[in-house]
Amino acid sequence: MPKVGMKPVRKQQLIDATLESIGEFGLQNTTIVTISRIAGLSSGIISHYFGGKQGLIEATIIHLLEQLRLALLSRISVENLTATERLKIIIEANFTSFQRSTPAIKIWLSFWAESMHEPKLSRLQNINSKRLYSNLLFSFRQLLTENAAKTAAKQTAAMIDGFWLRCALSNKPEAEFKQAEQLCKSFIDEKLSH
Amino acid sequence: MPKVGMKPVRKQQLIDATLESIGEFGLQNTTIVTISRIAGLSSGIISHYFGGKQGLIEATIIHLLEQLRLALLSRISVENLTATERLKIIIEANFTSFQRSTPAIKIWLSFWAESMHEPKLSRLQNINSKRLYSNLLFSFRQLLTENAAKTAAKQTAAMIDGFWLRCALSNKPEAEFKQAEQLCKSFIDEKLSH
Amino acid sequence: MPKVGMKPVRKQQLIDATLESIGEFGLQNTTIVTISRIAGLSSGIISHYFGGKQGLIEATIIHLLEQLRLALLSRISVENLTATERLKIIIEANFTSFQRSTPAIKIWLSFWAESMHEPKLSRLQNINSKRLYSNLLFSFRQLLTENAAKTAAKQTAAMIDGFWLRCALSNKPEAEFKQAEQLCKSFIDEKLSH
Amino acid sequence: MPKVGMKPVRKQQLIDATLESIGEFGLQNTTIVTISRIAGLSSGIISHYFGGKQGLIEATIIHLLEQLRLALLSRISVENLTATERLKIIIEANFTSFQRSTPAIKIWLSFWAESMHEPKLSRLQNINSKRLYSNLLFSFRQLLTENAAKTAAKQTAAMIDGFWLRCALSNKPEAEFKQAEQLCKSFIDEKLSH
DNA sequence: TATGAATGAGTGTTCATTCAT
DNA sequence: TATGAATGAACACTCATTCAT
Repeated sequence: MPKVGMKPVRKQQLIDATLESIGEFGLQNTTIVTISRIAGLSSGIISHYFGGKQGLIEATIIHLLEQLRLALLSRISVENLTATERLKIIIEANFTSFQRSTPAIKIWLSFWAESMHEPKLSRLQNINSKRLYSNLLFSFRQLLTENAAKTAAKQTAAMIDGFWLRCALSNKPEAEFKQAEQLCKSFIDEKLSH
Repeated sequence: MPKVGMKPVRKQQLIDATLESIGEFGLQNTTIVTISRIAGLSSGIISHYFGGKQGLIEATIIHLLEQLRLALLSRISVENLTATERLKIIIEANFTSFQRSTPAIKIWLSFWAESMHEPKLSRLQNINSKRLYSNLLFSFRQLLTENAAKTAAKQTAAMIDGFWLRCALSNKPEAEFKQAEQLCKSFIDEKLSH
Repeated sequence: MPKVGMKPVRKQQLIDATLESIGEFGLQNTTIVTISRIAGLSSGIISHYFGGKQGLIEATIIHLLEQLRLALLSRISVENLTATERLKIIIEANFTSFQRSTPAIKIWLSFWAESMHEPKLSRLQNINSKRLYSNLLFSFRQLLTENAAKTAAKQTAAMIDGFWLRCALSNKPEAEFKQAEQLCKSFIDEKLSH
Repeated sequence: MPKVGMKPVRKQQLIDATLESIGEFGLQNTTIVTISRIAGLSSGIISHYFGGKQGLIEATIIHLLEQLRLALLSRISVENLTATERLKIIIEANFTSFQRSTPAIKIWLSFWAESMHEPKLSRLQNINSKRLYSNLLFSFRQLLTENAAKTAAKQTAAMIDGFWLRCALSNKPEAEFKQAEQLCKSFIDEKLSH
């Protein structure tokens, strides 16, 4: 019994199922069948709503990027934050439990690998990468000279991504992630204490 | 052409072809046919020498890791290096032109993604990750207190990996890599100037 | 052509095609392609319905065994048969035109060869072998002492299988099969006339 | 160091290795590599001496048939045997420990399956089949009328082959083979006691 | 709107054969 | 005489896509 206005519901349903499938089987072993089975829908529906598997994967990555963007937005929209507080919040937004979850880790790593060959994904990746830098730079500028701010922003961005990567690939991610967040914050403190 | 002692020659030939194929098509689109065509050999030879495609991929990754290890080893075996010089050299070894090459980038990214599902690759990844940390820690210990050394080593490792990642994924990797190396070294100077 | 409820239709279609292919090319030279071409379907459908080639072969063997079982069942369900009549009918069921057909012969011979390495097939073979013995024993018991019945049942089972085998492998199977059936029946008459 | 006159030695070596490989892996999983490894020789030697794998398989089958022929010949060449004794000896020759061995069983079953498609093997099979019948007929003729002898020979041949087959495929071949031999002999006694 | 039966190109793997040494 | 490196056709299998319903 076809219902109208199912589009957004179905799309989200399929994106969630994709994340779940990737979390369980990895992107490599995620097929249209594993996704549609998890979603409790037929395999044909994926082509119907996303034009194909690739479309769904891209939508899932966009969802992931969006989550990251919103995580920061919701935290930063609080009023009267000092620049230092903002910097700490940016770090926290990159280490939320969602970003540390197995599906997110697997899809991030696959996303990077894929983005080398998919211009569309590469563009998304670049936007995301620059956003982190811009956000950091915005706050550092209020605390340091222009050149020092740029350097600090680049180093902090690298340290955040680097820690995320090293923790994601480590044996005991949870403990490592926790410490990583602290070490990133310490780095900022050091930078500013000069 | 049945000559004896071809084993190491053919193996290296195939590993080189694998790197080339991954550089051109990506790991996802690298098949036994693309590799064997680049190597100028038949497809059957891969199973003959590596037991299958997966075996060749793993051998290629091990080759990559070994290159990284040797890059450091050859630089560090110079006598009479100060601890600070050693730290700088560790950074340089992670940004050699080989590690910055497109094939290396593509295989590193794919390697990380795959290591989430292949215990064998995961183990290799862990060894590699810890080696960087250990090397950094060894030198920092000669310059800082134990706790400060640990913190510095962890931050530096993250910054190296993070910069490598951000540069690898950027639009203009070459310029970025160059600057990244400098920023890593600056970070060490700052750390030690405290 | 996506109709619902095609499963049993397609499965039978593929089993029939398998028998035809084995009849023409032999099990050894029967591939997924020869089967699917005969069935007028794609090769992928085999994995879809039977999980793979082996699954289809097994299903075909089960079909063969089932045919044998049904051939006896349909003949024996007639009322008021004497024990002697039942014995003759058991023989006839083992020499039906289906069991004497080239595809059936080829698959039986291959089945035996395969059952040495496939536990699943071995089990089926054993069940089938014992069924013939049990059926014979049941009727012989009504005519002979326990020990004599057991001996007769074993000898008759061996003679049936042996004649079937010798006829199947002979130059002119049809004539031989016909005579074989008679000789089996004569054997029973002799046994009972003692 | 090539030696001259190695031909017969190598050929027998390879036939023995083939039997061993089939005994362990089955004909289906017996490759040129498994055979040559067991023989301790290179794979190329097979083509050299037998023209290819098929040639070696055929030679192995001929060896098997020859063993059967010789088993009978050596037993029957004793002087002053009665016709009845000869019949019993024919039975025994078909149930020697060699014929009951796993490699022999596997290769016999495979031989039958293959002979449906290889005219050469089919011819060998026919010769072998007729030899058993002729041998039995020769002795029965001395004890029964022509027609009765023919019937008895055919039935006995079928029973021997049938018992061999049923025993070969059974769960506990050894015990079954032993009883089978007895039941074949009993059959002859019954035949002659009429 | 939603299904899932059916397709078939593409993949990794196996293995008998070849042949320079 | 004997090797074993190398080949490449043949194979079973996977899976994104299509489309009649």
